Amino acid sequence: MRIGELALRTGVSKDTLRFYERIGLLEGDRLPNGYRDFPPETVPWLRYVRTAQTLGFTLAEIARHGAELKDAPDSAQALSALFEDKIQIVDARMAELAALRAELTSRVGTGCPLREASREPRGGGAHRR
Amino acid sequence: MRIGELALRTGVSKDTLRFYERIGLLEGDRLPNGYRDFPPETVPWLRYVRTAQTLGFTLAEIARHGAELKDAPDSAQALSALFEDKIQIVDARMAELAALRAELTSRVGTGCPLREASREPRGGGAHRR
DNA sequence: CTGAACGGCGGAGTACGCTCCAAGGTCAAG
DNA sequence: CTTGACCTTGGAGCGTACTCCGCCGTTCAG
Repeated sequence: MRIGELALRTGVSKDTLRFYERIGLLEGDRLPNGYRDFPPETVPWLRYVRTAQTLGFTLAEIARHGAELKDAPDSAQALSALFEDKIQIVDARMAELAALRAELTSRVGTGCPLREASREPRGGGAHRR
Repeated sequence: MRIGELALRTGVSKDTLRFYERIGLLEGDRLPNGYRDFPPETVPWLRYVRTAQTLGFTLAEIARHGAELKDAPDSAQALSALFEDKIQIVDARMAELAALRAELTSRVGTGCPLREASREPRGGGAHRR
């Protein structure tokens, strides 16, 4: 698959795809004429990249994890360990979110603006976390 | 509270605090000598900023939400609406995380590397989502 | 009064993640 | 053979979020 089709199928711009290749997030074979040629697996891989990105992973981290996956091609244990690491990170982030959500929920209906300089003499602070 | 103490109490560097003030994320009164003077509420506010940031909100968004909070000082409804908006965003992000977690979990123990160019003839693809 | 610790300011620099541009090569259709 | 869609490269530029720097003023202890 050439770069234009990949861009269309993933919604990732051609420039960005070239950028991803430069930083090692993507690897392209080349056609005899020099054009990039991406395998079909690139499409789900990019979906994964986008998801991981919105979850706060940097492109460098994502690339590194991808590389680790390639380096341990048939060791199911290594893969599982990697996934479990990621799951732990995800769980931690979910806990953070839950905490923020709870904090927000607890404020719905109350009048505490989190901020507000010197209007009240420091009364009921509900700032756990 | 002067900038140094605030930096110590929050773990946010003085430079960053000055930067936050420049972009309107923080507002400092000034002492007669020109030094910044932050109210104690700044400490929880910065905690909140850090949390919101790790959840993917930009500083501009956080500043804007903070400003909205100040603009509706005693309208509990406005506050609640704002919080509920945030909660929705948080819920959406949690759902994304849950999806990624499920995807990762489903791969623990399997040998599907997400990537991997042309090693198998495209057999069992478990790529929903 | 001097020195150290603190603060202020403006501006440059950095890392990340793109995004755009110019100049040019490739290739199929007309 | 030309046109147009597609591709290549290198490099510049941009927004976000800092981070560092130099040079200066302020405050306080000794």
